[in-house]
Amino acid sequence: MSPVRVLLADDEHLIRGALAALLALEDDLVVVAEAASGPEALAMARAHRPDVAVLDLQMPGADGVKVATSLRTELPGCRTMIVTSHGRPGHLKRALAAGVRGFVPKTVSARQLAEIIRTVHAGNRFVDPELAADAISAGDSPLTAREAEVLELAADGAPIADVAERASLSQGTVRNYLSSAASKLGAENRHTAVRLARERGWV
Amino acid sequence: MSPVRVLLADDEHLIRGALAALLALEDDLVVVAEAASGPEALAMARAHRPDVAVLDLQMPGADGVKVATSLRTELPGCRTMIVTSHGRPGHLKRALAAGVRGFVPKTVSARQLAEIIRTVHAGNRFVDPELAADAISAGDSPLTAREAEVLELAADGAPIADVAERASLSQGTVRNYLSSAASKLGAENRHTAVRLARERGWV
DNA sequence: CGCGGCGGATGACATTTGTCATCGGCCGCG
DNA sequence: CGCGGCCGATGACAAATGTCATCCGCCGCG
Repeated sequence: MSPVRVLLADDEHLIRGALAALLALEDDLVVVAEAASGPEALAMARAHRPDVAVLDLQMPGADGVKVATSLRTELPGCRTMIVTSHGRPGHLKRALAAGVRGFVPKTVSARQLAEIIRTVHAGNRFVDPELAADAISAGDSPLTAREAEVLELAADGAPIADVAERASLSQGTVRNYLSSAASKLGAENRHTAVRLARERGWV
Repeated sequence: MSPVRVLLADDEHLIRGALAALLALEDDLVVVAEAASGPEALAMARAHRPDVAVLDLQMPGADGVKVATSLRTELPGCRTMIVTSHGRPGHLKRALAAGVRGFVPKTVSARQLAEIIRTVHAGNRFVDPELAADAISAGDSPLTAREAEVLELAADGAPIADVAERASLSQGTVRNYLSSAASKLGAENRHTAVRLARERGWV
């Protein structure tokens, strides 16, 4: 049986290289390409057409989920999976919606990762049980589209006037959205609301 | 010549294992212990007395700099170095003050890391040039002790009343400190001030 | 000693913000 | 069609926040 062709994308050279070395020990896996950024991952995927793309969630250029979304249409035969250090519930949801078939934290061992790559390659899915539980208990975002959008624009702590300008909205409207978002999240002000939404992966 | 005994501390199992495997390829290095948290790193160091401790900056329990500080007094013969994904200028300063002899981002390759471990073991220092440049250009924190302290308490976006209570200060005083901190940082409000201070590693 | 800087506080004031009621338009659904 | 929900806005009001001047005590330094 021919080996599974793997694409590895992670911006941390140290980890990527180390990972490649460890996966090379598995004789049914072969790392055919490596990338250090989102766009580079896409380019490498197009060039090498891997069976499985292992993507870090946080990368410069485009994050893992964005890359997975593009790959889904460009290379339908390529399975994608996400590896991440900070597993937030919302990210898992977004990833699954993007057609990602595996979602694991970096706390797994290399052997486990290899096994999961095989699982994904076989067409099955794998999601870290802990993350899955978090995602289920966290539930869906109660925020409407605009609420989330405005909250994101306010994420850097900018005054409402700035946010309103960037959103092309009235200041009053922005305040209303932020107020309702904060109350939905149980926050006392928009800043803690931003933090809470971040923790749940809703922004 | 006897090999360099290395302690590896990183909470991400995947990376730690991969790193251990890669370092094992260097025949003058031997990983004698691994740890997944700050306290565990200390315990392992006491038990195995490594020559060099390679510490991740962000770990549960106690961060890399705290561990390095403890090691400095407990095991003076053990050189310490920090490996990190997000290299912020202030962290570098704190690390050097704690007696850390190496500070590198995770974007280096395994070969480079091995070389740096040797450098550190030989008693020399190594700091990533890019990070060093950032640290120098960022300069020292303009904040007074209390300003930084109050800013940290306000970091979660809590209202001033809460911060004042936690700091055992008057609300007016808290507002004054936050105001002066924000103006020193060139921020329009305390929330962006917090963000800026974070980016520079001053909190 | 005198000066300056910091910690801590108060009061007054302007500004920003949060909150609420209300309005209109649009769209989907029973 | 009528209802409800979301989007967008306005106005008014209360509360939180930012800003400034001023005060006191302490400590280090020339």
